[in-house]
Amino acid sequence: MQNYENNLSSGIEKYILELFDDRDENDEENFISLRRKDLAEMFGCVPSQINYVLRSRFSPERGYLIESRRGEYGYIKILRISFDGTEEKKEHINDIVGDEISVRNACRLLEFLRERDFITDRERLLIEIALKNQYSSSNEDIAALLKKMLNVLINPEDK
Amino acid sequence: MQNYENNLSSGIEKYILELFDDRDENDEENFISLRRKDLAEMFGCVPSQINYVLRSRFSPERGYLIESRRGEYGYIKILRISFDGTEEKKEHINDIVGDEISVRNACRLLEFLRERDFITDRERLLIEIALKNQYSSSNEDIAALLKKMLNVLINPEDK
DNA sequence: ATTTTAAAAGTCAAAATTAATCAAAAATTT
DNA sequence: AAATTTTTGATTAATTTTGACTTTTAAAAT
Repeated sequence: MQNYENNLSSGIEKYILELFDDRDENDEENFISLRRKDLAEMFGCVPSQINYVLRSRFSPERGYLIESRRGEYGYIKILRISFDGTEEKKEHINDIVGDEISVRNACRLLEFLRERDFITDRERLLIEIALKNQYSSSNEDIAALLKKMLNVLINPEDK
Repeated sequence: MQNYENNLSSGIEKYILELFDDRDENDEENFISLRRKDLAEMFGCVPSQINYVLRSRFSPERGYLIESRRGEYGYIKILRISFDGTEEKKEHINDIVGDEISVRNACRLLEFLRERDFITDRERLLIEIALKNQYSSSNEDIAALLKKMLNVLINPEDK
């Protein structure tokens, strides 16, 4: 119907992701750096807009870490953390699910895991049905079930 | 049976299904997106009516996933993961599972379905976890959940 | 060596905009 | 008549944009 992701923040997000793509071909470094001021100017926006994009799209739970410096020669460095090992993946997932999570946030997480190809759409469907099926759907119960289901998918012997 | 002809919700449902039809001819994307506000205006109803339609007709159990954002550039994205299976197919599944089933027999059935490549190993594991997780795991509840999950996965597209 | 200055980036909150939730009322079906 | 589904609207929550104010940094000036 509409092009719903044509907003400023998503544009900046895409640009940053492109920077990562360009970088990947050349060498192994999994970070990029930029100047907040320049990026803001390029997109014709206020500098704090960049902070918003970083906070909302390049957060640790999405697999990114930010390093920066102010003043002259200031910069922002965005690191993409990789989850190669099974244990790393498990830890990361258990961390971001935590001890309790709302159904809404669980669905958001599933959306993200699908984007990263951790799970398929069919698997996502099954997990959502299971989460919504729970009668006593306290956020603790939701987190427990979600972690069970995700952990079983990450097990290497299943692949 | 209910009157599917003359109510608002069914009209909105049909409109959304038409959006999918239009989309299918053009390209491969299995989703459509819309603005809740616009759709409500188009049908001359309150916006929360749209949520009702989504909840009652485009649920995960029926093979749909919803993604949405609020605020400026907000949207609702509806993904169709599986087409609704034929009635025969669904009846077949419902016959096999029955009104009640033990977890043990459910697992046997899942193994059978896996051997026939109706489901993957990962999907089998997810369903088993969901079944075993139910607190009040009466055989009726197990059958109900199992049917929900299988109905969504087993459809004519698969074979 | 210390202070000043200019150039970054960070923080925070308001405003605008949009969707979600929830429960009561109304309509329909059983 | 009871149960279920649909409709409605008031309230709440989330997202994005913007800008005023703060903090940090390193070079330049003293």
